[in-house]
Amino acid sequence: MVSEKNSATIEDYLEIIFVLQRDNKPVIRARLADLLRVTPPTVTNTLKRMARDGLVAFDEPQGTQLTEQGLEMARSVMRRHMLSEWMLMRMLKVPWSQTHNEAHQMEHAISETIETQMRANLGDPKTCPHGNPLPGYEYVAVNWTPLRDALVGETLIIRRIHEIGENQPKLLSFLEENGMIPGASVQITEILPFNQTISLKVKDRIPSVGFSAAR
Amino acid sequence: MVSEKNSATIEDYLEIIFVLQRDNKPVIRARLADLLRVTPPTVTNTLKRMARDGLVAFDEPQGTQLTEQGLEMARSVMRRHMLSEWMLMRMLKVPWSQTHNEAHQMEHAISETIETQMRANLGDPKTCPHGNPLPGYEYVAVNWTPLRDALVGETLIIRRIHEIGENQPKLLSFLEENGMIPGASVQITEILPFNQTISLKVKDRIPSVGFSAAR
DNA sequence: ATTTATCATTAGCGTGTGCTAATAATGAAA
DNA sequence: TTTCATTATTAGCACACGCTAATGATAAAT
Repeated sequence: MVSEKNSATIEDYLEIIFVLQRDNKPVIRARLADLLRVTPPTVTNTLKRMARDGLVAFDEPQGTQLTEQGLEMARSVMRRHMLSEWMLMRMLKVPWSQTHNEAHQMEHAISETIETQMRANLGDPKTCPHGNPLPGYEYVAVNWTPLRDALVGETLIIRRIHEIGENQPKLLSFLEENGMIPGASVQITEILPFNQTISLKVKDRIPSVGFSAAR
Repeated sequence: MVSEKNSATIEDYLEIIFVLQRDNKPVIRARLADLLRVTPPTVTNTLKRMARDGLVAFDEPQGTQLTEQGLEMARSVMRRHMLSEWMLMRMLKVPWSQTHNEAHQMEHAISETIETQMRANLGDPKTCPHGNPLPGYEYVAVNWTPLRDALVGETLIIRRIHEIGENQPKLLSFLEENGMIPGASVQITEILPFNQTISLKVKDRIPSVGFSAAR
């Protein structure tokens, strides 16, 4: 509860590491560099500062991990991010495919007070508009399976577009245009392993990104 | 329309200089330092960068002034600030006295898209919740007179709490508690020049800050 | 006329955040 | 085994933005 107010930069790192850690993926610096659109030395550097400030630890059994304090702060950013997305969509009618990017800017400017008000006025959502669970509600996602595991002919309901996919505006626009948003029901029509595509429903095709859908 | 994306720091400078300039007040560095809660050398420094980037000019007849480009950008920040205030108040039910501070953080994270959506969903307001005019609507304030000029016995309507007063959270809370917000009708009961106070209405007293009210 | 207050600037420094270039280590592929 | 791809680090640099201490300059007060 010291709440030292992190910079936007640090909050971005916290978010990404949080997601990797939540999904049991290793925290590779080169990966962070990609996702943050920054060079590897910058990552090394910034992580050093974060370690100094007690947000991450390098010597954990699973490699680089958030400390308890880092986790706490990461959860806070995630919540603010996701609540901002809902606010933008519901209150300001910002198109679904743009909320992520816009919220990514706003999340750093949301105070405790606003977070509380958002939660109250948005009905305490358990997932973001892309279907990803708010911190503390990860359990809602346990039975979801990645689309990659689906079989031809199966009918399923899209549950989420993973955070990592959210970073691709083109992908999001594509999904929005084709109605492939959480809650939509789709049927697998074809799977082409050689060019990594799955075709589904009427006319839509999607890249085999690692995003998830429920059976 | 190059829109080079200014930092939060620069946007803060733009805002303050804009208000001073709009009110025909001289742009004194020491004043900026006060309002920005920063030391004078820092102001000198930052203004130099702003001049380098074509946002301000020092050699104008009235001293330091915004350039056309600086003005453009300042208007943009002001709009985003004021629209954010309305959004916080109306959509998220943030108390009136807190909107300014919160919006001051958010304004830097509002894109063109969001600004458009805000304007549309908030009914294109001409003033902020504190009564200050949005850029382009300055004319609505021309007939307002500062409370300081009021006479005992007069009944008037509070029109605005000036931007400079908005920086004092204590003052805003005080005003809110006593119902002294724009639109409220008050009667001057007493003016005490020696201790700079004006008493009005039933039981309320206010400091003689330079804020304005209508006749 | 000298002191005092106000304002602006310079010099010098530190931190955060980014970069490139060079180096090293490791595991996979040839 | 040698080569290549991937990953991490170090060294050295730059810019934005903040600070203190010291110096001037001007206007007001004594």
